[in-house]
Amino acid sequence: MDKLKLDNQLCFPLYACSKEIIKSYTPFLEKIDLTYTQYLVMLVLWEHDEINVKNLGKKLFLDSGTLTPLLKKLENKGYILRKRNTKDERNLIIKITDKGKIIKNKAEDIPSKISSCLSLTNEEALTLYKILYKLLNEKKDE
Amino acid sequence: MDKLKLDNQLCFPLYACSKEIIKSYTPFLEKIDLTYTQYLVMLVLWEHDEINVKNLGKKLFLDSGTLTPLLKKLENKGYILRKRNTKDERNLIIKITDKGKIIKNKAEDIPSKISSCLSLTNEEALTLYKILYKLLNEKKDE
DNA sequence: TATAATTAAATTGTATACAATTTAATTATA
DNA sequence: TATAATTAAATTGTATACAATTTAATTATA
Repeated sequence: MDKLKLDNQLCFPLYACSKEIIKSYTPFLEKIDLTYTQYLVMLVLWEHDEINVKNLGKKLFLDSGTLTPLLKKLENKGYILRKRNTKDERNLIIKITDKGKIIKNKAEDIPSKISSCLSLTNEEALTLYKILYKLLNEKKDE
Repeated sequence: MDKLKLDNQLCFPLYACSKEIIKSYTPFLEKIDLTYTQYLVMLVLWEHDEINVKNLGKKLFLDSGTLTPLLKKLENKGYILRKRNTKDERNLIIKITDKGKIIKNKAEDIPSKISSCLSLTNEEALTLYKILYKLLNEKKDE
């Protein structure tokens, strides 16, 4: 078997699938003025209200090089506040605003709209989920 | 169940997994002076020798906005040639060079090195593969 | 306690990624 | 056959994504 055939790669469909599904979020996310990565940040803040950049990056597998400019954009949109931790000025605390909380309502139906576009059975979705997290957890502490 | 919890998303682990695995290619791809996306283009050319930009984009789920500058870089490295189809000047033909063929040898062992870093059983890898292609084939003709 | 080591963000530079538009070539049609 | 419609790349503009470095703050140690 030719290991270098495109069809024999596992990473390629992962990469392509990820991009294609993210693209399908765009029409829904446009309505609340978010990109997909910005939406991921908001998902975290809808759960936690506040978090520092380091822990946000750990959760989302993103570094400060990506997050710093993105968080400034979210601040400009009025969805978050950025302020230094007074106890330790190295830490930047990201806090959701009321405006950021309000768009949560408009986002509620996004997951079901996306999954209804995908023709996976519940079982397939769960299997996929489990395998992906198995992979992710390996990478977690690198 | 809170549909907006990060842990309840399916796209997020797909996105994060894709990025993390792509990152693990970097040390191997550096040795043959390729990025991951450039490697994907080379995978196609190692199979086909030549292809136009449109069909390359179809295979890789990439558009000319991404491919045009990337292909110019591969041309500068000497791995490919870019020339217009004389029959239809709208088409740009991408052709692999001898230099591009030579690095195939050095790339042969990349897939096995990557998969040995991932702790998936053969069965899990196959299951993942099948589900991802099921998803991808839906997106294929949009 | 002064200095070294560590830590957290920010910055710099490079490489995608894609929507929308433009340009140039080809094909379809009045 | 002249013009409209279509097609394929290229271009423009915006938004990540990340490696490597820098800056500023804190902690560890001689």
